Amino acid sequence: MDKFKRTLVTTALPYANGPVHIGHLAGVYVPADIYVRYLRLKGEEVLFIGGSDEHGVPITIKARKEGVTPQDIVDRYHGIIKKSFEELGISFDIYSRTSSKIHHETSSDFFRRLYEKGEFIEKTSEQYYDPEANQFLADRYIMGTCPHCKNPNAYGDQCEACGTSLSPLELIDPHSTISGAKPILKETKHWYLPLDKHEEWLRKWILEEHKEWKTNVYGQCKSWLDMGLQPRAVSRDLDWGVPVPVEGAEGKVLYVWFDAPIGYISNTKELLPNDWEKWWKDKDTRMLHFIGKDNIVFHCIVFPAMLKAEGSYNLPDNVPANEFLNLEGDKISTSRNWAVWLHEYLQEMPGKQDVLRYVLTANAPETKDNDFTWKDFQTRNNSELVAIFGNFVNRALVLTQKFYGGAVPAIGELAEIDRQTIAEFQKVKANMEHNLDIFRFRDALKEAMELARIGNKYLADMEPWKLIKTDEVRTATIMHVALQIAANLAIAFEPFTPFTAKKLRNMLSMSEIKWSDLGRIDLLKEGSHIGQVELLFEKIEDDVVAFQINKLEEAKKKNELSNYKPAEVKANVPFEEWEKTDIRVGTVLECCKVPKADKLLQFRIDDGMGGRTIVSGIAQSYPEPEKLVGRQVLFIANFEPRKLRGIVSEGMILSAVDADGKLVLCEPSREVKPGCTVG
RNA sequence: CGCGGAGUGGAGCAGUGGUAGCUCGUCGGGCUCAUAACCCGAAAGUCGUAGGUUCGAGUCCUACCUCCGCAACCA
Repeated sequence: MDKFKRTLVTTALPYANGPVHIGHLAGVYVPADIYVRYLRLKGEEVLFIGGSDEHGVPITIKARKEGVTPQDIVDRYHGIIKKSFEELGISFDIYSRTSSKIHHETSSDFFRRLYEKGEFIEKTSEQYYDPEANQFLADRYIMGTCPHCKNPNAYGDQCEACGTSLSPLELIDPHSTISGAKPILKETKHWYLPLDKHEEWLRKWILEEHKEWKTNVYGQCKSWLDMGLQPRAVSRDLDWGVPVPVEGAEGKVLYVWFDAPIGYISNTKELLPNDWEKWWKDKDTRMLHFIGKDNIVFHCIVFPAMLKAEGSYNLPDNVPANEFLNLEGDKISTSRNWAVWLHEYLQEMPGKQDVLRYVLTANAPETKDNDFTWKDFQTRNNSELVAIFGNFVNRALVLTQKFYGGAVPAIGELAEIDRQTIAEFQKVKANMEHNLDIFRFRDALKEAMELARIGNKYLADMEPWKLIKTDEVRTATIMHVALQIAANLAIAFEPFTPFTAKKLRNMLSMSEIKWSDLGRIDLLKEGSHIGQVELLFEKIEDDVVAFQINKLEEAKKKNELSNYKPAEVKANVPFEEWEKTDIRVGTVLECCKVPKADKLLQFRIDDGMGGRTIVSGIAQSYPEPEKLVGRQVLFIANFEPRKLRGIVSEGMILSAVDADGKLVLCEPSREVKPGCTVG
């Protein structure tokens, strides 16, 4: 690290189609902020870049759904995100956005330079085009019937009913979700970044020269490189984004993955119009990308390939990526509204920024996916922040007020036990540095906490409240040492809990702090006065936590209901057509899971005609298939037999699809003879 | 055989071939300055299962079992 003069830290650009939640924070922004604050405390030159990613198809879909413009959407969420980051103390030097003028210019220039250097290849392909709306259709804008499960509402990229991924060309009866028109195939030209040409140096650069990268990062890169890299389209047919700056590219924009990382560059430029290049091109600058695991490939392979193709930029020195944070046992999901939103947290838990920062760091998903629960949040606040950290500081300061009217007492001769205690807390600095330097913030935080534990033990062992009655000189020394430990806490916790650290500094009347002061025992001068003593943290009661848990469950329910709307009624069918379908009642004789298939159940049905086997994709709604034995079901009796997972299925069992996607078997309201017709 | 993770005391998590660890919880004791907080001690693990490599395996290899994520916007 000594070979670098300065550090550029970037954080993944949050996508501006929703607010930021605790998963984003734990994975990216809190660790990055800790690291940056640490470097600043050490007096190092550091630049911390963030911004919103505001292009791409999902934003246009959301805008269309709400009947507003994409710009309206990104303005709204950019505002919310920026404000909530500020309030949480994420200390960006700049937080900008990709819809800015300077970003459009920068990414445009970047594309043109690669274009002129011949770094792209051009390919023409056939894609669906909406003749009424006069535009090419992104996969998500096309719906049709799934060729596998016949779900009529499958998207162009995937069928949500059966889970298979699709190409728009596979859909039966495709239609545009914009106009409803039947799309036509039309030729379109796009530019591709030939990643395969970059494979060789990428292999060497990552696999040989960066073995120190975190194992999850290194492993995923290796897996991609071993599979072989493919050219990747850098443009799309869309009207929202940075226009492709080439003649004949009307109606095309840069693909969002191409323009988003350039946002790091644009934002640096915006902040430092005359000085930005040293942060990106000077070999003395170290670049770090803080991201989540879903972004590993882009930041380790794709973006470096772009930078290398351009020619004048540095490559990242490290890409510390975290895994994911789950919430109360379930994965966080924007669409299911299963999340703790930062802007709501800040409103509902005023003054508790540091509690969230602490909990997310103490339980950060550094090596594997971890779980956030409100119960754990409460425990960590009450048993660690309040009981260990807050309590130690409070004890030391209250005793100082009582004994000395708030003035730091004189230090006398140190006893052996004092020296031992001091030696022990002086180890904290080296331990913290070791962990911070390799991005292990969880362990670094634990070390910082160790300082408060040492302080508590010191007070318990020394018992100054007893000793004051017999030995005032000795008591003064003990309290002096205890106060120095408190002062050290103010430095050690600055990267993690900056609001609390500041409060503590104020109480101790400390002015400037430096990382290099950590471990010193002369941070507070004899006779200097401590300010008003207040509690650093407050207990969180059960009802606060219960409120949050309840809120989560409510939101989930509400979301399921509000999102539900009955599927569109299909085109009318003449009676003769309908009549061809033969629906019967059958009694379940046997039912079991199909091995190696998540969704399939195998039924043996008494159909009154000797029985038949039917395979049905309802396993996820009926986890205990044996309980279905004896129940009656409706089934289509005259489907062509079909092989599913090697089992011949002679028909289809009818189920209703509930709002939450759960399948519910249809059953006659009283038992009837197996084989009865339904009509 | 789609791809990738993960299985470690009651809970949540570390663990880098060399004596199984941390936080919380539980139990016992101490203290009473402190937000019923703090300090000391104890119990609690055949490290998913079965093989293998090794002087030595939680760690490396093989097979299997279980759970999760991804392949859909989303860190």
